Amino acid sequence: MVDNQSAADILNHMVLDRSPKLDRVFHALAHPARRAILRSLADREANLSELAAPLKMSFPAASKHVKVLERARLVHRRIVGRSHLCRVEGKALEEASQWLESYRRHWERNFLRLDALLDQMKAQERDTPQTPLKSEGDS
Amino acid sequence: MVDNQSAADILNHMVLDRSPKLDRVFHALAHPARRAILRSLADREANLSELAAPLKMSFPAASKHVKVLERARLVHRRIVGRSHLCRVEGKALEEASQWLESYRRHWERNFLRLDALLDQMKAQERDTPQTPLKSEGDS
DNA sequence: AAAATCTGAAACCACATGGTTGACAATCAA
DNA sequence: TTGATTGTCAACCATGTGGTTTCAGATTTT
Repeated sequence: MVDNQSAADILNHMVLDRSPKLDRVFHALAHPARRAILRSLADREANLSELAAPLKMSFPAASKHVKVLERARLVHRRIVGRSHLCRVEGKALEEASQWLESYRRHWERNFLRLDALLDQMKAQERDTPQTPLKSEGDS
Repeated sequence: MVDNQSAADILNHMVLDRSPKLDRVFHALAHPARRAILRSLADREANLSELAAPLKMSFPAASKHVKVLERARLVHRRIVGRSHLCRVEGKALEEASQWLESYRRHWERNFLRLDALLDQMKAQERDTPQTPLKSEGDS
């Protein structure tokens, strides 16, 4: 059941941090028009016309942006009559937020640790100035 | 000083939620290879070769990905000798995380409010099924 | 029934993105 | 000096993205 190809796929998957879900969410958030749409939907449902109106682009363009948000599961569409009502879907956003927050916290801990380490190294250098401590002259 | 063009630009800016910084950060996070690079840099500094090694792509391709992370201010590069040492830069990440978290919290509050509202509507609809309620609060 | 409205789909275009290869510069090690 | 390591740059290519216009379908309104 596990041939070479799929084994390579698994490795690739692991090392490459593949997550099509995160791909789609972050890509969706990377465009100002789509963030504007999310902002429009922050408080109330809205149909496509209402969403497209403030955007300075054609209707089909705005519609495509909404589709991108839908693919990322950031927006859900409910068709009632000829009106397509959109609302925010929180789950995907929460996952992206968790990914970001976990990394941020990890790096924050590291920064604290590194700062302490650097302080320690500087203090030690004042005592025994032997090794020139190469990381001093960065930007 | 404020002609029509720049006034339109300002409006566009406001309604479109423009933030090239967020554009760059989210776009940088939207590719699995770049998230993998960030993961490699989670604990230690690394030079480009070390970053490129686990990625299944050519060296220049990996180098481009690092450049994207640099443009987004997610990674900082320090050149020592022929080695380009990269480390994570926390500030841009923190801003993106704050943006996401603020929206997530806002929507979370709204979901609670909406859930209550929907329950209320369902109960009311069982009593008097009249209008399907298109959008009560139109701007 | 007829007209207006809301939306989707398709065709098209300009440009960005993600990948390759090959040549080249700089640095370190022998 | 020779050679290996590290990384950049330019050219090129395939595909994706973001925008337009045009046409057609479904739905509401008159």
